Amino acid sequence: MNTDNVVTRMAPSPTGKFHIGSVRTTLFNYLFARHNKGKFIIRSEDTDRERSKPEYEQNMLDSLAWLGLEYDEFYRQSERTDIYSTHIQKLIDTGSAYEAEASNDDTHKKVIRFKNPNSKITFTDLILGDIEFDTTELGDFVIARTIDTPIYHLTVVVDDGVMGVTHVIRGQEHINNTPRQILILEALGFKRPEYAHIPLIMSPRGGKLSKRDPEVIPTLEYKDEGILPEALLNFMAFIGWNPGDDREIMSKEELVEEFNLLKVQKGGGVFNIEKLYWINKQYLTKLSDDEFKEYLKPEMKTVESISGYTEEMFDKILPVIRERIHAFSDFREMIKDGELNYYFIEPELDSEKITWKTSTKEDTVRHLSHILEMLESYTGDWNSDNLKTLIFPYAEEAGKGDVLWPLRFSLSGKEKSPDPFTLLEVLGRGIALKRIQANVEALKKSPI
RNA sequence: GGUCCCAUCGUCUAAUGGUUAGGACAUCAGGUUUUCAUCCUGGAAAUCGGGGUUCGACUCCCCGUGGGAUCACCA
Repeated sequence: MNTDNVVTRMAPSPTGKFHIGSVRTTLFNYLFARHNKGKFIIRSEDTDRERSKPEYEQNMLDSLAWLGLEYDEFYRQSERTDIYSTHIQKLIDTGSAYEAEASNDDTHKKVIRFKNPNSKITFTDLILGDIEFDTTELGDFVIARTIDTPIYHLTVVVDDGVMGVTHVIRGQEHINNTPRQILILEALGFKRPEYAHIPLIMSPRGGKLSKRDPEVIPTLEYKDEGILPEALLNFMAFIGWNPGDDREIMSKEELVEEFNLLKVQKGGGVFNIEKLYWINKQYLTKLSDDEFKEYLKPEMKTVESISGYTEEMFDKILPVIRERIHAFSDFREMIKDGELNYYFIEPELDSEKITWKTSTKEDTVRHLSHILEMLESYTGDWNSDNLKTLIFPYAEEAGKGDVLWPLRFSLSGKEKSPDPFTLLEVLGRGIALKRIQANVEALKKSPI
């Protein structure tokens, strides 16, 4: 493999929102170019006037900007018609192409076909190895509708040739297109680039990942989901590639440094969304508190509308939140399930659930009253460590579940919540004591 | 169906002829402040099948089988 003056390109057609599969192809092209200090080109293949839309092109650009995959040059095929015409004419002049009657369809009277020499084409794929095709069955395939309306195979070959693309890195679904393109390229006298057909991303349900799969949401919707760009890049890079050691978390810079096209997997890889969320969690953990608050911003409106909300309290529970979320969906769920409410407003009393399964109501009243006394006479620093030291010996003696569950429940009113000591600290002395007191009172009055 | 590609735990993968086949996600069990989450420890879990080559095969060759891609005047 030659790695001098590397030029790679990503050539998407703007006929839909930029999705995850394209991200991976872009990433591999980007990584290979940057690793070799080469050039990375984006080429919008918008020759299909019917299906191409400017907003899709913009969506692609926005996606790349979000991901931080910067490119060196940008081209739009719809603006390069003259270049294609010149080359088509050249093919006609040299007898490599000819105008022919349309075969079955009569929407156009004539088309331009490539004169197939019916040769065998062999090429060495950087990932797959030697591949041989007999081009006879391809026939004289169409390369343009008219001299001004070229078709995919022609534009790709001309652009790659003119732009000096040295390495064509694309999905394996393009393998069958390669011999056709080599035929045109040879007729035009371009230097043959090196090919690297990267494995497809597969659906967990079988087959290649398609629009039908729930994983295939437009790239920017992952942003809306609270996936960090570095996490998505990290995850995508690891489908079909790995650094060869046990590292799982790698920054974009590290990926650039380590990326090796020759080590890319041959077989397709399944998109495992669970792992994406796990990786995202790892990146979330690295954020500073300020960065994390910034990250949470899109969801903060709902949080701020919780009755009793104060920023002061929110800052206190930030560590609790940080521990619990992998992406926005977790945060939204916390909000929806009321897991934030009890920090700001008193929970409803529930004298049924407050008693641990091995206890009686009387036990609970006794334990809670005892803790209340301990806390009331406690004058030290009100933090979870100290409070644990204060209460834990009693809990161990009387039964951890029997004591700790009611304590925690009286503070949060929830079956799921952080541990009692954290709750005591976060809520503060005044509120905590008031809640425990209220529960003791209620229990005493309740029947059974 | 033709052509082409691929094949290690459920998933992503490591092991460039010699390893008790390693790691991560997920899963299960135990522990941490008997809940939830986080974290820690441990377990279960794979070389598709059959032939070769070789002292020795996940690794090389052949044949099956399975999976996938592609067969447009779309890209």
